[in-house]
Amino acid sequence: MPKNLVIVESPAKAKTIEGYLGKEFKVTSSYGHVRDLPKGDLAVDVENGFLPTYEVQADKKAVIKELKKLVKEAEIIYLASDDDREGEAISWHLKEALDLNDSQTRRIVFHEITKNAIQNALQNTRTINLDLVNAQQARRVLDRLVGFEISPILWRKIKGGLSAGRVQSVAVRLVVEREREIDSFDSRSSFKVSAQFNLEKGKVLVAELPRKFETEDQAMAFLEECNGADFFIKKLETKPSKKSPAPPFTTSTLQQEASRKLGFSVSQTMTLAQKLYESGKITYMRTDSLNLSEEAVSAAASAITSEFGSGYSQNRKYKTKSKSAQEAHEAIRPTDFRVNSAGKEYNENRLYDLIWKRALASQMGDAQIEKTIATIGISNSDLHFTASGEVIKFDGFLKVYIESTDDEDSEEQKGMLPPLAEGQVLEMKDLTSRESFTRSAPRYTEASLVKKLEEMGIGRPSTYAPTISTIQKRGYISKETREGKERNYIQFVLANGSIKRTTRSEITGYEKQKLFPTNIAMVVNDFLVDHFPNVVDFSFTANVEKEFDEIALGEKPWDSMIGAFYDKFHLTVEESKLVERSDVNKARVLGEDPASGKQVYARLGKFGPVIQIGNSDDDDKKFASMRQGQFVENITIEEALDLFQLPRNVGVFEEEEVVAAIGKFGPYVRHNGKFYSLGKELDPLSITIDEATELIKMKRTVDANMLIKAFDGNDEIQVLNGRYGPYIKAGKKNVRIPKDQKPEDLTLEECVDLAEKTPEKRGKGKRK
DNA sequence: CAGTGAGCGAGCTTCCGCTTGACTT
Repeated sequence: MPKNLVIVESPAKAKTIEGYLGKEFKVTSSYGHVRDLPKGDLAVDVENGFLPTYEVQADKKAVIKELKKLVKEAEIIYLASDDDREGEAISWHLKEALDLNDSQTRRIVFHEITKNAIQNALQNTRTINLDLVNAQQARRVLDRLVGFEISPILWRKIKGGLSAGRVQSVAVRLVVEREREIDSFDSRSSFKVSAQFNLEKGKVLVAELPRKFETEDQAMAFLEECNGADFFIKKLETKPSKKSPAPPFTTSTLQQEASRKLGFSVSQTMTLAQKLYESGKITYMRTDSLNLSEEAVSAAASAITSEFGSGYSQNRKYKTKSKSAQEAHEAIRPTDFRVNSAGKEYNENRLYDLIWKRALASQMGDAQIEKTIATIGISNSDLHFTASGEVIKFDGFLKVYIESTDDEDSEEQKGMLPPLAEGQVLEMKDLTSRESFTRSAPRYTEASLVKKLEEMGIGRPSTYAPTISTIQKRGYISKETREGKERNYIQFVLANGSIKRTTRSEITGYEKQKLFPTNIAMVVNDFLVDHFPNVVDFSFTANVEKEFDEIALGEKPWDSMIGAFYDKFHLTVEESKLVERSDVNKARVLGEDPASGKQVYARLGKFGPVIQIGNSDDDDKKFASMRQGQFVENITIEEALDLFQLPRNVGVFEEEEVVAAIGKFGPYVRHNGKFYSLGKELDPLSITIDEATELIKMKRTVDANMLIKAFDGNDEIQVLNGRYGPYIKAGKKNVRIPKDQKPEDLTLEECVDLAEKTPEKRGKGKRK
């Protein structure tokens, strides 16, 4: 019977550590926190030193029961939760919940799961640091007070079920402010010039003018200057440069790279990483640390040496720049560098590959690069073109890994320049001046929002993914892909002694999986910024973190820190309760409806953003829901009035009305109770009855192709070919055909029978 | 894939940070 019990936070970790220790040790886990403030109640006594009431969470009752049993059998209990604020609190809660006394309890910490580190930790036990525990209690109580005092105000003033908090409200604010920045962005155009010169053997040298022209006239004037000018290599320089590898992954950088390179959402990345961790392929995936254990560094070195040769190995240590990092774990790395595949699950493997490459590259040499820049003079202008190229002299870490960037303008890989000589005269092939436009800051992706939050020290590795999903669940933010719009640009081409001006078009503003705020988010954000500027201030977290640090050092009592915050905070809570609902969600007057002479309003209604024609006391007032992507704060009266043209009676086909409208899934026409989606080329506002009729007929033939079998006298039941194979359509029910039945042989009776045996769709069960 | 939008009022919602499965299709 082992006489030592070690309790860590994660079961996967427990399993590994148990392998390192002898028979005298039993290693088990607490599955994270075991006690917390109860869910349904503030549970903080604000009158009494902010005394919190904790309870064992419902899902941890069994864990505590099991732990109690193990404690009884053990002599010494090692509390081995993480070495950070939350970990210290977990140890303390465990000690309280398990009724441990000081003589049987030891606190141990380690920052990597290696045999050495664990054995070392067991030699260096200490007691629980209550100052650190108190810093955690301050953090916990502050978050509870902020969340549970502000959220109910939102329920009353705006809408039920809404929420506010130190982290999520800042995340929403960032997205709202970015959207407004984009809306008010004034795009300027300018003209850049590029040139092509003919070289020997049909080769072409591409060069760019380093400056841009602000106007069309200036660009034109420059091209005219160049017409007939002589071009020559004025200067040829080569410069050595180098590139260094990126550090190994933390949670947030993993989320960013997996998003850019693999297209994963942050929660998808975390689910896959969890699986890799549980199967022992990678180290812990919720970390802010860049450190690698000594064992890992030397394992990487030998893997690199055996794979690429010793010249590629370079021992590196990385230091985090983040002030908020707690570094309780290692960076994310493979547990065994010799393993370069994680098994057969496709996406797990892709993520593992990314982690493996990044960690390995972080211990490899710099890439040595030689840059060549050719400066090209123009006989009758002071300006000059430049052409640049790169030669990789030594690839170093580039052999395995190239980091991607968020920057959409990032330069593509440069090739080598062809052989050139100073003084060489160049023959101009053509010059192109193309209008380009300045771009606003981009909308956030899930991963770039995480990056921003991390930079501001807001949130923790374990909460990035849940925060992103919370703000979507609350209806503040939606992740959408939106089509771009066509935009014209001007282009001049100088070739063969003459300049041609053309107007061309390009698609701009295409957004893939980007975060858009909703109207609710804007109203909530403005309310919070107005009434709780302190809490949604971008540096609020950083400021309170400083105070938590002082508490952790024993320099400040936690209840007085919370007291000082709460006194002011609670006053603003009380003040904000006095604000009228109608002041929070103001209707915007767009103007007058030319048809009726009534006022047109935009506001957030009971069912979402709405346009209203006529005052509230008008019995004939009309409403129309706003469409996706339209905002109360900037919709124009033209756009608003357009909404009233739908639904629109298009005409009559087969004695039934054809109606055009825009639904949840886009524009459609409805006929005889059926919906027909409109293609991009058809507009519900202008579609004619002929076009609609054609569409209906066409969709019917598509349906006819899917039809396997129909029954005379019962048009409720059909056998069809679906996306997932043949199925029976019985009214609104779709029924799978059993494998042993041939769909074309089914009788009506068999179909009815199968349909009746199939239970009603239960839909998505509500989760607790 | 509708059009809806009054007012009353009961009873619900909510935070952040640690952990895994339990749910669906």
